[in-house]
Amino acid sequence: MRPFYHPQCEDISLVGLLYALGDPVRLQIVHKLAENGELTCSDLDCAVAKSTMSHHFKILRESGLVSTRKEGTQHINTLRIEEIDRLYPGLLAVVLRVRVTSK
Amino acid sequence: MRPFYHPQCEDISLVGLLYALGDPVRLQIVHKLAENGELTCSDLDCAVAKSTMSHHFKILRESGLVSTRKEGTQHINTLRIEEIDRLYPGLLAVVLRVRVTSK
DNA sequence: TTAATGATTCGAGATTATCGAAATACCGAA
DNA sequence: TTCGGTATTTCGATAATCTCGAATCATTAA
Repeated sequence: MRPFYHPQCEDISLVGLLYALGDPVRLQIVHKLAENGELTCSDLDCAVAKSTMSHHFKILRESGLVSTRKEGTQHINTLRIEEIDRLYPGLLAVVLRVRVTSK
Repeated sequence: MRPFYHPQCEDISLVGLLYALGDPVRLQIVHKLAENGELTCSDLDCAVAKSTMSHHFKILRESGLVSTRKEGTQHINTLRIEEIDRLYPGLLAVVLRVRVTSK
């Protein structure tokens, strides 16, 4: 399995973040990450296949929004809050202010 | 030609706005709209086909970000700043704070 | 009416998303 | 060490979306 790619701050673009956030499943993931601090793929029971969830986490990770570390058999995801707040202050505040419906 | 669809405020979703903003061409359009107040399709010389620009404006319009009115032979686009600011305060500020490169 | 301009719509090819199945990685028990 | 079991990714195929050029529509001017 290939190692995860996590972009450095200078490679985190606004349009990439907006793209990553512009999907209902991924936006919900970001909300739950903000609530819970960290999550594994299987912590959220979305109505999508596991392989699709893996794909969503990959997009979140490669946009710079999410950091993934391996811990035993599971992958733990966290929001890169400090970095995103420093790069694009207010973005996460706006996104997290609005509650996401289950749909 | 079909009339334009402009969603009402209650139908403007955050994820829809983020999706619309998550494309480099559309983000650039939004920036130029914020600078100039209003624009036609042909005011911006992007490196994409006219039909693609029309498609981008449609997505911006149907997300609720942009309002389009016909004036003679051309279509004039404006940002729905007041409504977006009221619905999702801070969103446009964050997006417009960052300058978009020509790419 | 005809031509010219600005923009949308159509149809085809290219990119991207989603799914289920198979493969990978890790842990614990036999 | 080997065998399951769990968590996640990767693969291959189908479906949806994006992009382009050509054709069409709407408007104005000659």
